[in-house]
Amino acid sequence: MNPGRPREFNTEQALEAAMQQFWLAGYEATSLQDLLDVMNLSKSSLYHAYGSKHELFLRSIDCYQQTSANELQQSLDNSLTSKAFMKRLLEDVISEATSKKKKGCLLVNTANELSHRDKAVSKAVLNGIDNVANVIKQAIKRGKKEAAIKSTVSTDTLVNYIVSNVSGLRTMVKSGVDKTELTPLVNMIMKTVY
Amino acid sequence: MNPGRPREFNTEQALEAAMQQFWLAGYEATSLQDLLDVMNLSKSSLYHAYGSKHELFLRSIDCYQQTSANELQQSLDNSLTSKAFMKRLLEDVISEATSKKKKGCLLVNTANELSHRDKAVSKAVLNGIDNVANVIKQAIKRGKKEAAIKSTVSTDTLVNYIVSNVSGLRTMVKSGVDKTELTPLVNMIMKTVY
DNA sequence: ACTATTGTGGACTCAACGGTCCTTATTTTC
DNA sequence: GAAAATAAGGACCGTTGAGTCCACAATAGT
Repeated sequence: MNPGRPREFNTEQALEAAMQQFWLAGYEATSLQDLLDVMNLSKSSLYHAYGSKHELFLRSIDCYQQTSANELQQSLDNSLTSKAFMKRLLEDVISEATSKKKKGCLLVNTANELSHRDKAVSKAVLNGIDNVANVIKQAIKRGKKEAAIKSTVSTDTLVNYIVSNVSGLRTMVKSGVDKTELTPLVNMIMKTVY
Repeated sequence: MNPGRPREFNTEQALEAAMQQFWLAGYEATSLQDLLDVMNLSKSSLYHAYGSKHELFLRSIDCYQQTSANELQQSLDNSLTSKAFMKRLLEDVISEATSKKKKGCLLVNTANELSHRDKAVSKAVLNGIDNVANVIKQAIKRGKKEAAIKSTVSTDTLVNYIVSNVSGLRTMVKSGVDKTELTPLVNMIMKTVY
């Protein structure tokens, strides 16, 4: 029923490699050759397994989004307080300012590069943002329950506030703004919520 | 001393057209042919006048940045209060959410697309952001003088806060987030400063 | 009018792109 | 072990990318 030569590569592992490449360079700037190199497979294998560069990209977004949301969830579960979680989140974002490779966030990058002219991509990004936002929503709810958040602003707006600020910080990091300027900014954002 | 055939096109006008194209589609996604079409000139004329696609892009960024900063300055000069100016600024950003073409801001777009792998571009973007930020700095200073801003946070941090939030809002607009979600966000941002 | 100088149009180059397809290899089922 | 099925390698394809070059056009100074 399902005979035939078995795959010589792990589809999940190869997808992960593709995702890393797209994350690093974006969609347009990543050539098929780049993908073949990092995924370590031949052109026909790639097309056989994933269909096209575009489909592979969509799957990469999904892969990123899932692991991202999972890591965030784990971080939240391991945090003592909502506030501690949020501080860690923001500081992780600006910590990239001192590193050489500023990959940012694949979802933010993609939103800026493609969302406005690729329906399928836009949908995948929005879905990813939604998943990530859900973890943040939990954190906000927890913060309200812990009475750490005194703000009367609605939970949803606070979530959007965090998402917006994370995106903004990411853009500034990518632009090359120095970390010393970003730290007071993080403090200010924290104070407006907690 | 300076004989020869005169140019049949206006270099500033053509540059403006190129800038609009880059603004709409980004650097990579704009082909030379696209540029020739919107600028209405032949390939040799373009290379003669601007050198290369890359140089033309750098000049486009500069063109954008100048007109942008000027418009912002004008808006500030025409505003009754610092607060009114800032509210207009933020609302202008999210007003794009209801329009079809979501061009965003060329500086933010470029920061996300190219800044991390193109030194010259990164420099041009940072310079542009700086010019725009300077207008915002004036607005913040004015807000402090008018005593509309009670925050003890330093002017520079407040400026970065606005820049970061504008970038964040722009990304959300581009992602396709609905305007009804963005309006409360703008209100919240305003309240954290004024 | 002639020359020097600059602008313009378009044919051309060459490399890279995403994608297809055909041959060959490897496995399972019967 | 033959047949069916799937994987892999790589030659191949048409298109498009940015950029070059050359012949021709238009101007200013002499």
